[in-house]
Amino acid sequence: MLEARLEQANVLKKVVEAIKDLVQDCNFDCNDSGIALQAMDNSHVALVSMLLSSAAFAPYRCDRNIALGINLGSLTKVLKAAGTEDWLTIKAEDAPDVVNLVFETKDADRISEYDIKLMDIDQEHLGIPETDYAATITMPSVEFQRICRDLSALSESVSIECSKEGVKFACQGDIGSGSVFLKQIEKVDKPNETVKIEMTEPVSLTFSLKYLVNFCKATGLSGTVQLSLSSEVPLLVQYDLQDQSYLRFYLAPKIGDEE
Amino acid sequence: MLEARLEQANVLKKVVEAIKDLVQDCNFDCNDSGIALQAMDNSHVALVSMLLSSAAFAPYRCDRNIALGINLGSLTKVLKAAGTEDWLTIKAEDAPDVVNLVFETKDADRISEYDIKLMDIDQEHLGIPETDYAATITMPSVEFQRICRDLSALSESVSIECSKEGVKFACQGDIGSGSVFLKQIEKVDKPNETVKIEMTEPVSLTFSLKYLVNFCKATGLSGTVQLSLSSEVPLLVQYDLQDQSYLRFYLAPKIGDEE
DNA sequence: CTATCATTAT
DNA sequence: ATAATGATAG
Repeated sequence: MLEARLEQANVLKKVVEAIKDLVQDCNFDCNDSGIALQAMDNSHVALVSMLLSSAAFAPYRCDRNIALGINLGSLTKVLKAAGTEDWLTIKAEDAPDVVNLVFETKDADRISEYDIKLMDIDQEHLGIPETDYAATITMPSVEFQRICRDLSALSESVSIECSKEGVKFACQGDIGSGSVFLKQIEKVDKPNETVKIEMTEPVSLTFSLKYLVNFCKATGLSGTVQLSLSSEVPLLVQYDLQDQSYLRFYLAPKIGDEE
Repeated sequence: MLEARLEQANVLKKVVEAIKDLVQDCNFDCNDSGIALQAMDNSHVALVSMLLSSAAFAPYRCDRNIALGINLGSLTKVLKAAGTEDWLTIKAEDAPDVVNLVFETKDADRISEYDIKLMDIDQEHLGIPETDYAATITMPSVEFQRICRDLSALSESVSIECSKEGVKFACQGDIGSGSVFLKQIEKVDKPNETVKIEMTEPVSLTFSLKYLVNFCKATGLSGTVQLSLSSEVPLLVQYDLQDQSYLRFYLAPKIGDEE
């Protein structure tokens, strides 16, 4: 059986909020190392990968590998019933028909409990290759969100161009063109405002702003975001969560005429 | 060429916000004395006149007279990308296809740059006659906004009646009638709360509240507003900006049955 | 002055 | 349902 308690129902709430527009139904794969999720969006352009490590839960118990096939719309409805500060316990049998979610206020004055029916979902196994990226940018997540929103007013696509000096986001559209340049800068006192670039070679790639704006729904999960790029390889947009957990989005670059 | 830097992108942001619902496309006329704009609203009932004096910019350089025909919707999108505290530099060539806007944080860690395509706009020249108004009321801009909003809940029109004692805003509507009387009062310590009336003869005129509410979008630009009235002449609603700059709205009075 | 929230308008 | 706006709190 599975039994896992999160001290912040909020984390799962925000994760699901951030991915539910990309993926309708997916498996939450539970094993002794934690709860993981991988899924492609409907158009097979983007990929979501989440890990909530067993370390993020206390207690965490999972005797056997279980795949919980869940409709994210249903899960969203249920998670709306959770208070931000509620503790969340996820429970399932070894061969479950339902997943059981229990929300309790810290003092246990209010306990709410929901069962969500599970579904069988074809497990298209998604091998995500480990990549050595040519460049990784770490920047404030709100800054990335701001840039994606601003540029999406002008165009469908953005080019991300990374050099040692900094990173430039640029686009062209019908009403004109726009660009934002961020200088690499370390703010020791405010690490969340640091823009850091780790790079082996300069890289410039173009991506759909619609997807990037969508990924930015995860902004509230982390103060910083990492963008990892290599030529002809999907962009990795990563939000690190506490306790070795993460939410990652992959997005294939636009090539040639598509730009 | 034109090159003009505003230390507060905010000023242009608020000006455009205040007029974009009245005017879609208009020329920004640039010459060595500054950047000016005159335009009528679509229904030709109201007129907007803005001056950003060269003194409001540092530096300011404009070698030749240039008319920048800009779609205010596009400009709004771009200005949304400016931070409140950003410095804004406006640049254009002598015979430009685009206007270039550069936003930079004070420390230049973030530089964003936008080109907006220009349009040819028929320059219907608007001779705005200098008028000696029968009465000019200076009052807190938030007070004027409040009155226009409150009375617009009751009626389409408001009468503004000015005497030496003070000014009365009154309206009649289906559900009842309303009026607000402001006594002339000088608060030496709080000049922004002063209500001052300069008058050669009493005057009473009626105006469309819809337009006045619209003009009040400029409230954030100045702590005070001046209302200038004369019989059978458009009302002048004026917001003074820093450095000999201003935003003015003119609105023809309603007459006879129209009230 | 920014961020969040709450309300409203589309 | 979502987006834009305005109010409020930090």
